[in-house]
Amino acid sequence: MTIAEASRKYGLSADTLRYYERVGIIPPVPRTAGGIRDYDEASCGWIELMKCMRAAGVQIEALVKYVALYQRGDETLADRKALLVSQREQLAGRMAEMQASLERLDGKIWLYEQLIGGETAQQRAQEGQSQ
Amino acid sequence: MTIAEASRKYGLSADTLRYYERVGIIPPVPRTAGGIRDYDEASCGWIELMKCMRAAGVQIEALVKYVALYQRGDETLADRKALLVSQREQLAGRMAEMQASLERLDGKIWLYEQLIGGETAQQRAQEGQSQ
DNA sequence: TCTTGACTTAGAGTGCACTTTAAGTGTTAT
DNA sequence: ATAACACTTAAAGTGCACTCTAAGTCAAGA
Repeated sequence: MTIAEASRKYGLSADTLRYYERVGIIPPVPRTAGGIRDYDEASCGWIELMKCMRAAGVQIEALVKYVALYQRGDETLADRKALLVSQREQLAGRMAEMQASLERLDGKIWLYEQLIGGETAQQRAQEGQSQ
Repeated sequence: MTIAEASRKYGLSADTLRYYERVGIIPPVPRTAGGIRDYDEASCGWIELMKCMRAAGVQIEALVKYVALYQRGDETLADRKALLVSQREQLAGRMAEMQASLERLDGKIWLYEQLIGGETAQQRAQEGQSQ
């Protein structure tokens, strides 16, 4: 699979795929005799994993560490697990924060629904909320 | 309340508070006779709201628009609500993506738990997953 | 054979959200 | 009165994660 095909398949630009490989969050991709990238299943798996982790806000640096550990082999299993657990916790924390914000947004939207369709200055004052 | 006090209270640097005011996601803060910021309850409310929205990943640009609409008064209620609804949807989308990543992380962590404490190459192969 | 288009690299540029710097003014404590 | 510190502004700098550019190579079709 060429870089253009992988790009289409995963919705990441060819630039981004080369960047991911260069920084090391995708291990070296096999090449054709001419030196052109030829993405195989393993490489595609890495792309998908990294797309997923990046979408969740996991930093490139953490992913670089994970891939480096992975490439060192089985002796790094415990370290890799610890890294994932740490990232999982950070992710859960961000999600909790976002949940609070979501609820706050919902509250404000509800308030706007009350205000629209017959709002008066008095009514707004009664609601006891501004912003 | 001075900028230093507000900074401590909300865990945002004085620089960030000034930046927020400059770009317009916090309306002009009242000043003392000497021109020094004197954060009142309304300003504090804005700080808290913006801290919350930024933590959820809402872009500065959207918040600038919201505050601008707010300052134009009651005629912008519908527009403000629409803006909030749009941001709410984007936030919910990001959270769904993150939930998927969280589940994927949990799956990998579970796998590492199986592998650690008696792993062999055969066992890893049987798990049918790499990375 | 020639052009088109996909690929390569190293390195520079971009956008976002701060963050720091420089130069200066005002306030508080001894 | 003077030091130390908090404040002001405009503008430059930073860090992250891409994103683009320039210069060049290579394979396939007219």
